[in-house]
Amino acid sequence: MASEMSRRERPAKPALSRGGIVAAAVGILREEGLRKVTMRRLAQELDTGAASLYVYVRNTAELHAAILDELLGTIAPPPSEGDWRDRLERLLTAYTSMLLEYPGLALSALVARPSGENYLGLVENLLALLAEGDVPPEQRAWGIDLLLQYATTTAAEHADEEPQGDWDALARAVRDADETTHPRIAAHSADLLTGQPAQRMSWGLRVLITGITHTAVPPERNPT
Amino acid sequence: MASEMSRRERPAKPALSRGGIVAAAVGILREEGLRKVTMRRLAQELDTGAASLYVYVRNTAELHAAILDELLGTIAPPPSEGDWRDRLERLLTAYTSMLLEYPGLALSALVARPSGENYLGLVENLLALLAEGDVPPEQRAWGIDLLLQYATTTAAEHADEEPQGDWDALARAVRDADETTHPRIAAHSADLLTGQPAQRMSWGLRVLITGITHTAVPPERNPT
DNA sequence: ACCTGAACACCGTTCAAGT
DNA sequence: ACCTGAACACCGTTCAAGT
Repeated sequence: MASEMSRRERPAKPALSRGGIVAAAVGILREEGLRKVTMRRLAQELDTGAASLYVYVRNTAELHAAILDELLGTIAPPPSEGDWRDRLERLLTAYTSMLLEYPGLALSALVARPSGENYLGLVENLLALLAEGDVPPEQRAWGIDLLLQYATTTAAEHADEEPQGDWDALARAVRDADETTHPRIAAHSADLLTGQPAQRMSWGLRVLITGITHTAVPPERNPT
Repeated sequence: MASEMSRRERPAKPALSRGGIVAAAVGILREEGLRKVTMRRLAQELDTGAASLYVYVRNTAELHAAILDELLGTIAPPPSEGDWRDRLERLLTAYTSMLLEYPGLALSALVARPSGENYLGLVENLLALLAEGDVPPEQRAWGIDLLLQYATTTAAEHADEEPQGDWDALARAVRDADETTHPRIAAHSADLLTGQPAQRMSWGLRVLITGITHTAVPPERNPT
């Protein structure tokens, strides 16, 4: 009986599967950041060799895309009451917050566009909100691209692992800007450096919503 | 004499310097993309060992930032005639085009904010253009951040080394969207997929300019 | 101060061989 | 079909030793 229990206590080698691989990858991502989600590290976690993973995943890029797709399923559903602008802002903020929880993920989200069910769901919700605001159809389609791009990039910028050095250098450069060679920077130095991330993001989203609402797309739109 | 010539034909080892290192890095970037700009590859090009480079450059991230700073100096100066909106659009498009010439650079530009002379010059020019459009000062400062972020991200998205797979998958998913579960996507599928990159970018910039012009920043802007 | 070789601790991906 | 070990061709960074 004891031996039967110990046989079952920890299944020594659960069979590999795409789902299991992605789940393990999310685990490493959460604990150690995307940079550590490597084929070798993942294989180690799954008690196998890196080569075995290639049965389920084409390459590292596809693995990262699968992770993103998975996590898109965890973002809170859009609120159903309130002004459409506020709800749009809240949905995109939830998306950005999710990306910020996983160091490094946002940067990969910028390149590896997902195409899974959860991504489509997000696009669907965004289109519905813009429709509610009576934004013309063509502007809705191009607009959500802009909104998602902005939300993703904002997360990517804040997801830098050690942003200290870069930012300090930039802040110093702006503060010390020569009044004669860079008069505008000198005059604006305060505003260039102020604003909490959340304030900036909220303003950015309102800028986009206003712009999308008021800017017509070109009449001839050739296919890509 | 022949021996003297051959001694001089190719200076076997020019002394290392930060400038020489960055110049060689730009060469590799241009030929082979940023991914190949590694300490080891660069050392090989300079006929030395990778360890020697650490005298002039703190790490790979700083090297990439230095490259970007350098290339910012090559973008065309802003045109001095025409509507301020058009000139703004042209300056930002020149910036994006420069990033697109160097595969991989845009992605690093998103994270490694430069702080060199050329970056400050670009910011100065952007501030001047928004001032010409009578955009209120606080909106100018926050606005250029949005504009640069958009121009950089747009380049990063198009700089993917093999975007084929991802994009095809997304296009298929959008076209095949189920009309009952994703009615908005089904209805908008044409507009979601059309538009040449240049058209989209131009529209995006106009959206931002319009939005920045019409959206006030919050009255209390706490420091970061 | 600058430069070097060697070492440490990693990578992605492929492939022949096994089951 | 799936899994494996080993190999190939790389990485960034540190450090003791030399000049």
